[in-house]
Amino acid sequence: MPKAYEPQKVERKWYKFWLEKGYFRAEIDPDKQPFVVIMPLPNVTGGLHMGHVCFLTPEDVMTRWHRMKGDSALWLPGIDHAGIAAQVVVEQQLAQEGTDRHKLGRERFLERMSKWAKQCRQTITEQEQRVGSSCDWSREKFTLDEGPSRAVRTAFVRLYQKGLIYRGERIINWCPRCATALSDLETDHKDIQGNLYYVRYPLAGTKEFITVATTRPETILGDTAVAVNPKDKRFKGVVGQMAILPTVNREIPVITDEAVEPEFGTGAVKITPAHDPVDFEVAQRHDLPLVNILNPDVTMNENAGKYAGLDRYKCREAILADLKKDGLLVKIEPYGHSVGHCMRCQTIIEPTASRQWFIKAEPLAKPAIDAVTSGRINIIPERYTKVYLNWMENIRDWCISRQLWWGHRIPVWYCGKCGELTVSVEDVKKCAHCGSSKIEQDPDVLDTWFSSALWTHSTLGWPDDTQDLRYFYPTTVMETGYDILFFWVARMIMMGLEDVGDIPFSTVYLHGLLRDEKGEKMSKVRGNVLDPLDTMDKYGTDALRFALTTDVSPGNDINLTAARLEAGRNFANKLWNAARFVVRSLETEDTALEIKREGLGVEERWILSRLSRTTANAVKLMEGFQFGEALRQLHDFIWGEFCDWYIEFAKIRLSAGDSSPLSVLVYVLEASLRLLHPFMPFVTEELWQNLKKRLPADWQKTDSIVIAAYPEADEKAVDPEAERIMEAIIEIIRAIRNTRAEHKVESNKWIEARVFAGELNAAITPYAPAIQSLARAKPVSFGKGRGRRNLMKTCWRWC
RNA sequence: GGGCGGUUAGCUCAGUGGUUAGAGCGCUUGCUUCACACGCAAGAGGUCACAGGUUCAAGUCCUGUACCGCCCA
Repeated sequence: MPKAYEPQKVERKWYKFWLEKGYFRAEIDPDKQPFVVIMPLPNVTGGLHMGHVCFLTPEDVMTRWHRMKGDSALWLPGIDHAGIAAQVVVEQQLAQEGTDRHKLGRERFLERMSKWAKQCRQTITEQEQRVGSSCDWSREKFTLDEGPSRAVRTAFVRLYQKGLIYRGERIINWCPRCATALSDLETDHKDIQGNLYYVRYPLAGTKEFITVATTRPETILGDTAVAVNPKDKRFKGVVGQMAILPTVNREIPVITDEAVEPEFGTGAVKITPAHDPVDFEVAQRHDLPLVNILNPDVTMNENAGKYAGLDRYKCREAILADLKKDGLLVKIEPYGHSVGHCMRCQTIIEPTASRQWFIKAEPLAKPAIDAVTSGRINIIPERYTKVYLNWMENIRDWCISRQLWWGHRIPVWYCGKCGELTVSVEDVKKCAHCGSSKIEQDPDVLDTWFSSALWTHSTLGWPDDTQDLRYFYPTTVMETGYDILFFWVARMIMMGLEDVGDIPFSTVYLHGLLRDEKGEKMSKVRGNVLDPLDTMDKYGTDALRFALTTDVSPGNDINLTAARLEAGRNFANKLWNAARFVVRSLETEDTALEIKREGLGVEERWILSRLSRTTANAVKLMEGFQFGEALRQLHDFIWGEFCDWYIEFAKIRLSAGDSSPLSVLVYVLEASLRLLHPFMPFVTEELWQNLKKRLPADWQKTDSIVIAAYPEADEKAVDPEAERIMEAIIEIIRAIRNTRAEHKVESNKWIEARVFAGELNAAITPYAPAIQSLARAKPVSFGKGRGRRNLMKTCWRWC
């Protein structure tokens, strides 16, 4: 065995071995408990980044642990076509080539997208395997695969037939750069320092004015009313009159509506129903017309009269100039307000009335709320339960149509003859209503999260009644970042309940987001991303996994630092060398591996007791999803107790030709490897196999640590007496070493030690040789003392 | 505006009412000790943000304050 662990030399070998043996393939076995994790699907927008490793690690830990426990463990990997995000990437590639998707045409563009997706898919899979992910690759799915696509269409048609999907003109978030509608979740609200413009609208047939305040003066062109609060006495005489829209001279009524806040501006507000969600609702209540003033590229359209063709902000300037000229601009105040930005490209979105497809969310939310409040679904950390419920209880309809090409085409055909819609799972050639073949499919695609919402059941075969679906659904744990609680988790709960009639998973485990040394979110823009492949090359995969697990708690953000990666690498190396020591000690011995309970030394009883307690703790922590704390305890046990003390004690007897510690060394090491395997799969497999080679054939029955049983705590091994004695011995050794250090005794010098251990004297006396050896104290003698307090009293003198 | 989280050693963070609050890194001192310098040994370093309260017992539970961050509107 080399002196240091060399991860590069073993990782690929073992992953290949595991794949060949088929350990990751989940079997349907009625005698076993299924344990199922559906992987959060990486996007086909490039390769893996550290954020992916952030979820791959805990998911692999859980899956490997349950596999070792004997469950039928399924970790199902998937890849997301990632609609808008992926389309943007390829469009950028095209731009570099001097072309664009319109020049290519829809068909050729989609071919290009598919090629790119295939390439990404392969890269992503390879990288996931580098991390050691024990996924069932035979079940891997891509959202645009035939199965998931059919699930998408089936779900759409069913919801449509139930009246839960509708097409309608509503205010949506329009991203002018992406040229598509977005859902509310896909917009970021940012506070922007803008202006509040006070504008006078003349009142028809009078010399009076009503002054309104607005942050977007260009939308004057789309006003269809002026509104005041019904309780606002200031406008009593004005209500019911007609106001004349400046610059376009259109007459609009002055109305009252509860939605108007009297404190805002002058108390009178302009109503632009086609470009503001609140105004839209006001318009609905008062039956006001919609006047859309924008083209899809946010230039002004024909409704803008003389401003038609201007960009939205150019138009703003032009209107302000005209208002000023006409003396209608009363004043301008600086005003901070919140403005929606496209999450993808940060362009300011334009709220616009548009005809889109929507999911009526409230009926779906009700059972989804119940699933969590009833405890059938448990969210970890618990505080996110409230966040989830708050969102669900205030849910709004979900705009699902996107003006993109890459995605699931909306399964709706419009008839050119009778005007009816045909909504169908299968492609259709004729109108279902009049039989005309003059039909055209809706050009739009679905929000990428629509297919994601079905992921827990579409991957298992739904809408078919498959064996997988019956055995593996509901899945066990949904592990993902808290940033997609609404995007994904909430919608999976709604759709799982709707489609399958049962919850999609019983536990939601939310991990934190990755940050760098300075605590900043890792992102390409910031340039602070750590490439997982480089990191694994440098420190080893197990080190990376260690760094992403230890000292991490659920829901809290993770700072990944070089120091932590080094700690992981060092720990793997420590383990390697402990094993190296044990293996080397075995070389000449034919070891009997049965540990006889009688006649064990105190140090053996102690380490076995500590192993038992550590095992119990680790298992309990893992059951509570406390992987960071579990790994920390394993680390501390292996390093601080097994290596620092037990191995050192064992050396004394081994070097004296007594091979009796060997069986315990092997036993504790082997158990430690298994305890650690879910966290650090590569180094543990390598060492376990190394150990296996040197031990009798019947020692461990399995061919790999992957399918070896996870250790269980041996309650009979718990030995408080041995722990007490060992602690005392350790304390004595430390006290002597401390004294040596304080007095700067050279390391090759011996000192005499006199120990006062009170009632423990008798128990400790046999360990005088060990104390001698480990503290370099000779002779060690024992004095009469009273109880533990005198334990530390150690006399010394030069020898 | 509403909600949530954080504030613990020089730094980054664990700590799920119970001895003397821990780890990694960094720091000081000493070690070519026959597994490991990716190491060994010995140390220094804390008003657990602040103010009240509950409890036999509070870093941990409650109330409030300050600062930092996040989410929603």
